[in-house]
Amino acid sequence: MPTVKKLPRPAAKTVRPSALQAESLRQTRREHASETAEDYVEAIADLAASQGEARVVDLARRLGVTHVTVNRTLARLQREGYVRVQPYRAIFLTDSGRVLAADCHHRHGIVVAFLCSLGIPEKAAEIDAEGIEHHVSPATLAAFARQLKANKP
Amino acid sequence: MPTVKKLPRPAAKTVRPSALQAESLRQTRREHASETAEDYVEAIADLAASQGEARVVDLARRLGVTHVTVNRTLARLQREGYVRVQPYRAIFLTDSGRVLAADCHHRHGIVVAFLCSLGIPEKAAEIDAEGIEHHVSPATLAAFARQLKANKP
DNA sequence: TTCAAAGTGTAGCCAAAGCTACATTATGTA
DNA sequence: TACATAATGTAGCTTTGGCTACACTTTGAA
Repeated sequence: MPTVKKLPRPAAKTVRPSALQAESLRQTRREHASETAEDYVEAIADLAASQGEARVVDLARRLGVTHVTVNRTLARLQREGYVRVQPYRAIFLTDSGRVLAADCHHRHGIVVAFLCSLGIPEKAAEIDAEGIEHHVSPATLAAFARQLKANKP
Repeated sequence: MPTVKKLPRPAAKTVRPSALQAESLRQTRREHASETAEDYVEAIADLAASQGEARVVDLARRLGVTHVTVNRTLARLQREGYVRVQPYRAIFLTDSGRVLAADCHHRHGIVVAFLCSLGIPEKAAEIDAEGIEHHVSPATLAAFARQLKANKP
């Protein structure tokens, strides 16, 4: 066997320290777990506002999945206390569901507006925002808002 | 049964049209599928640069998961043509793996620099970037870069 | 040369989020 | 009222990405 001495981990040379990156990625994974919940409650709130009630088919159309997926996810969201669901009935948000929805709506608006302010076309901004909004920390959201305010007084 | 007439879908009133939002969400889900690949190849490239080679334990530490997860994911990445793996040997990127890694590295740098330019502390910027970078379209990335250039000439 | 520790691999469990296919319930209209 | 259709629900499959527990290789030092 070749005696390729394994250097004893020159930690100093690492560009992004492992611990920090590992933590960032763990954070991202945590966020991902709640992304679905956020997308659902936001869609439910929107539908309730625009149609009076949110039904499974509407949600499925809106979220781009089948009604089966919607159904199973709603069960989880009910377990987690965001929605109230009864067979063959409309879907209602709980208090905490409404809070979460409002939060998301707010965040979404800022992210889209910010991207637009950078000259990105609305449609592209919408698409990007959908992915980005779940990963924007309060500090970054505040920075976006600050920037927006500064740019159009 | 109550005769609650279901309004015939007043599409005009919908704030975000269903079709667009559904497509945005589908896009986000597609991106999510490649996030893991991006994180892995970037970590592998970094490790190869800083330590000379990337090993399973290093990756596990770096990514904040167990070596088991790393192993299974590497098998998938090999199937998809990003890495070359041999039992008990170091992990190597293929050409397309190297391209992807370079891409990600570039994108990551711009996103972090952009967030920092908004006054967000480096550490928070790193964390946010980890989540955001996978959802930034070329147009948005270009906008970030443009902004950066304009701000410090 | 041996052998313990570190690294790597495998088996098998779990949950989330997709899907198709099929069963059941509501609803509006004939 | 009856019934076709739309909406909803259920069974069961897939992939991804976590995990623990245990087995096998490598490696370096005694």
